[in-house]
Amino acid sequence: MTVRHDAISSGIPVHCLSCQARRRGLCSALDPDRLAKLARTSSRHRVEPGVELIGDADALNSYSNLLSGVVKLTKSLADGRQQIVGLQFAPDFLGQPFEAKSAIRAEAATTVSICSFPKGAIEKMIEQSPELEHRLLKQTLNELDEAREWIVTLGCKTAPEKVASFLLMIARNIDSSVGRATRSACFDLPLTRTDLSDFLGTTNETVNRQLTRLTREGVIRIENNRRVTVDNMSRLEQRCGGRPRRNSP
Amino acid sequence: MTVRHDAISSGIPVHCLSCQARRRGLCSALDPDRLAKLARTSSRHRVEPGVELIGDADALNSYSNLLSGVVKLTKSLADGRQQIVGLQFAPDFLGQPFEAKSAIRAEAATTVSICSFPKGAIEKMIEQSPELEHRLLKQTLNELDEAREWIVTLGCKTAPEKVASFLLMIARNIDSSVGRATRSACFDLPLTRTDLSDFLGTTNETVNRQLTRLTREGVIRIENNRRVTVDNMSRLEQRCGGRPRRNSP
DNA sequence: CGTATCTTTGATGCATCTCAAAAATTGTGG
DNA sequence: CCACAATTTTTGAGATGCATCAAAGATACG
Repeated sequence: MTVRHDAISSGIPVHCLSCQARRRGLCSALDPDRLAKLARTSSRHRVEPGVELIGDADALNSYSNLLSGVVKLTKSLADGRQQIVGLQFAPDFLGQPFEAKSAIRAEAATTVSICSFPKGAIEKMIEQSPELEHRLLKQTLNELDEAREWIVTLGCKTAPEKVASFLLMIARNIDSSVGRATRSACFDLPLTRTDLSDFLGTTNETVNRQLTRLTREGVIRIENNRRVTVDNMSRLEQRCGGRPRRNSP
Repeated sequence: MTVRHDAISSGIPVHCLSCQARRRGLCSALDPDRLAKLARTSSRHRVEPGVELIGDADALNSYSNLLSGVVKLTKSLADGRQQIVGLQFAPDFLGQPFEAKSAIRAEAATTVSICSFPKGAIEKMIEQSPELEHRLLKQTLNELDEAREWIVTLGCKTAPEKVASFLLMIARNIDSSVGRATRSACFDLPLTRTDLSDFLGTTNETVNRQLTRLTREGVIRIENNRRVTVDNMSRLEQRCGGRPRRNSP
């Protein structure tokens, strides 16, 4: 009771008190009033790996905040080839604001928990508060930046460099202890080898060979096929490509 | 006089009367008052191919509308490999709204004309009118969509498919007569073969071989190394990949 | 405990890169 | 307008990184 009362007096809904999205996500753009209003329409869900969150199947009627886990965004060609075009981590916002024209599919890569809102509620709130749209613009610019970074990886880098770049990217997004100057990292791969190859534009065999190579050379350790430890981050960074070669002009 | 008077009475600045950006670009989000205010701070420029518009060199202090020509956005690795991560066409808005963290370079690919504004003027106007930010969000979502489309091309497609996809994309953006169901198109390539390879993640030799192949097979014609004619668009589309193969299950 | 899925490893082939040099185009100054 | 240099495009021959195919371990799952 006391707790609840405190929560109300501070103006922040109970569910939101310890929520990432409130601190660093979309909800950080809302004042307590609006937050409370929105929270009343929200519901939390747990989603198992492989389940589709946004897709061609159903015209989605809700938006969500991603609270934990990893979501993969994929596109595919009519003949079956597919490509992962992005990954989302907490506290990203999920959902196509104004119906992107092109088809995209969002699927839980790991077990995921989300906080969902009816589409209308969000849209109405966006109209009312420019803050929210501003926050959305910022996330979109960020995603654009990441997409372009990945274009560089796909277009310029070799298979070994691609795999190293992926590990580094994951380490930075998943192991929350990884700051700028961290030496080591440890995390569970959110993707299977095949997913990885769909992300890197190669094959699962190639991905695997590069992973075993990195292991053999002591850059990473892998346990249970999933858990990855990077003892020395800078050695991993060196393998991401881009270092000017010693024997260059 | 009469003309000018008409322009004023309709509330639209003379410079803007026939401007693409006013009709379909960022300025379409402005009411006549604000448009007039912004127009007073604007200046038009002509930029020659190869000139840097946004870069690591100088911290840019202006934003622009692209009125004609093509701008290429590039990123590069420290060892010199580079990748074109996007192209911009009229009436796109040029400039990083909130300082993307990662370095990007914008360079005129063709002769370009732009309408520039002091950074401060735009930023102030964005604060005041949500419309403008909304328009910006829409463009950004669009660019994100295109970036992801290109990720698919880079990650999934073969060299022949990449080249065909590029030609199709250019045809749709440059030849304004190309609608949904147009049969033919004609345009000047805005990029050199090497630029093209930096865009497609291949080499200029490979790009060239695919272009000559398309020519040999009658899908396109090339004059003066630059001017491309596509007589039958659907034949080009067939080469972009994704068609399910006849002999598939 | 057996079936399905995922991962690992090996052998082979091909698409594309690399290197090299000729041909075409563009730009420059006399 | 022409000769010359610089750049871009085109073509060829050879090397190679990665895909493909195949099959044997692991691991998850009912």
